[in-house]
Amino acid sequence: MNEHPLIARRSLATELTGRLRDMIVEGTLKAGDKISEPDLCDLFGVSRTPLREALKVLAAEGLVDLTPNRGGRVARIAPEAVEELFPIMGVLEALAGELACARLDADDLARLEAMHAEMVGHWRRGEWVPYSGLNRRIHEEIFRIAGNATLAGLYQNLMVRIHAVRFVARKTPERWTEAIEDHERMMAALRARDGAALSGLMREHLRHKADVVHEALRQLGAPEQG
Amino acid sequence: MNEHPLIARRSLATELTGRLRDMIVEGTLKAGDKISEPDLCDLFGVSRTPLREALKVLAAEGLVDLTPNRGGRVARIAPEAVEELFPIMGVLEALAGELACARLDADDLARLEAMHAEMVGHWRRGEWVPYSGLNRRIHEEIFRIAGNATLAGLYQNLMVRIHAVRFVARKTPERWTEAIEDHERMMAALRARDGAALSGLMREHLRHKADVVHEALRQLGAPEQG
DNA sequence: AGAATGAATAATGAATGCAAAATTCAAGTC
DNA sequence: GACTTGAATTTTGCATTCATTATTCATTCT
Repeated sequence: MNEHPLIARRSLATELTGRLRDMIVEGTLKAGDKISEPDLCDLFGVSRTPLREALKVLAAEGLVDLTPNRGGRVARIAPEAVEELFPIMGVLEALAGELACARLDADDLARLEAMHAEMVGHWRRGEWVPYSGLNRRIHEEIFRIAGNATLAGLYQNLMVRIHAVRFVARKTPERWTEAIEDHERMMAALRARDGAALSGLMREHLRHKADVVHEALRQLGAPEQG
Repeated sequence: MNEHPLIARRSLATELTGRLRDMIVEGTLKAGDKISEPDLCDLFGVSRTPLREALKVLAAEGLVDLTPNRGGRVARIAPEAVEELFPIMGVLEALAGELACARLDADDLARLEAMHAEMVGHWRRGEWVPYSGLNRRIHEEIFRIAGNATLAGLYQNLMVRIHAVRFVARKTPERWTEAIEDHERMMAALRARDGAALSGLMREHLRHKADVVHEALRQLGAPEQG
């Protein structure tokens, strides 16, 4: 019955939370940047009240560091934090794979096969950007199939926290091939509806991803102060 | 050098976030309760600005539902949400067990043995409250030994979300025995430093816990409106 | 009487104002 | 010349104020 999708009114604070999160994830606001309330108020044409509410939320999400009486900075991702995050994301992906296997239907599999094939194509042609996009979408699709919104949300939140490493984590050709092989094996497990296998593979896949990021971060050294 | 533990000044908003979270977890604010900003301002003697910042954070944590222009309510835990949360908590506990096994030293094991023995004592004497406390502390100790602060924080957050079920989830004697048996097996795995085994056991333990809660929730029916 | 309408009241969303704290920067000291 | 000291400025934290939206309640109409 409810065809009319009830008018979504958002508060300024909610709107700002989303906008700022995007700016951080997309790199408009870089890790370590000072967050100037007056400047952002000017930028968005709002007062400090809703802006501060948004910052508090982002701080709770771990995207912003707020120090009392000293204002905020975009959270800087420390190598240690990456080392802590990836094992967690590994088990969450593993769980998603397990659940997805149990609920997978023919349509789901067909869609994943298509996305996978397209992604492999991009890999063959060395097209990094579309490859990355498809890769992300495949993982999102698995979470969708898993049918656990809380799990998906949690994963999304952790994913956002490591936004900063997106830019450093350019794969070497060997690592890229490794990732493709991981995905091939994952597809095989999906076709076989082998939840335990997929679970293990996804965890391993994340472990590889962690290695890539970790190498990149170590290579950069520890950029302590911006 | 930094022996002096730098003076912790907290903002009112931060303070309020903690207080309100406690009130929700402890049941002073019950699931479904309307949150009146004026009343809470009176109660704490603060203005609405920091209170609203705190509410926004709690909303982000999933403890409070905020509806634009209509104020907030303490989040009500739906059986479906429990069904979504427990598998997640299961894999997080499993990971904690695995990590803890790898880092466990003699002191850690001794401490866990002592806590376990004390908990079993409470079980034998049917002392539910101290049993529960010790049970919680054992799980916390495993997370501490695991040495992954992000993991511990995440688990804590999920734990808080299911605050409401704490009160409904009184175990039957059979379930209680089952829980003790789970813990016995977990201790055995710890002594053997068998991370894989502990991991599996902890996940199963959480599955049992989920069963208990789920039975209780279904029994209560779905209290839709407060 | 029961539903519907509209005024009165209360709550929320956001801007402004103000005091306290931090930062900046210039002057002074060693 | 580098380090300290302290005033001027900026920024932050919080209270207050104002506008908008909900809610309540009395009144009217069927």
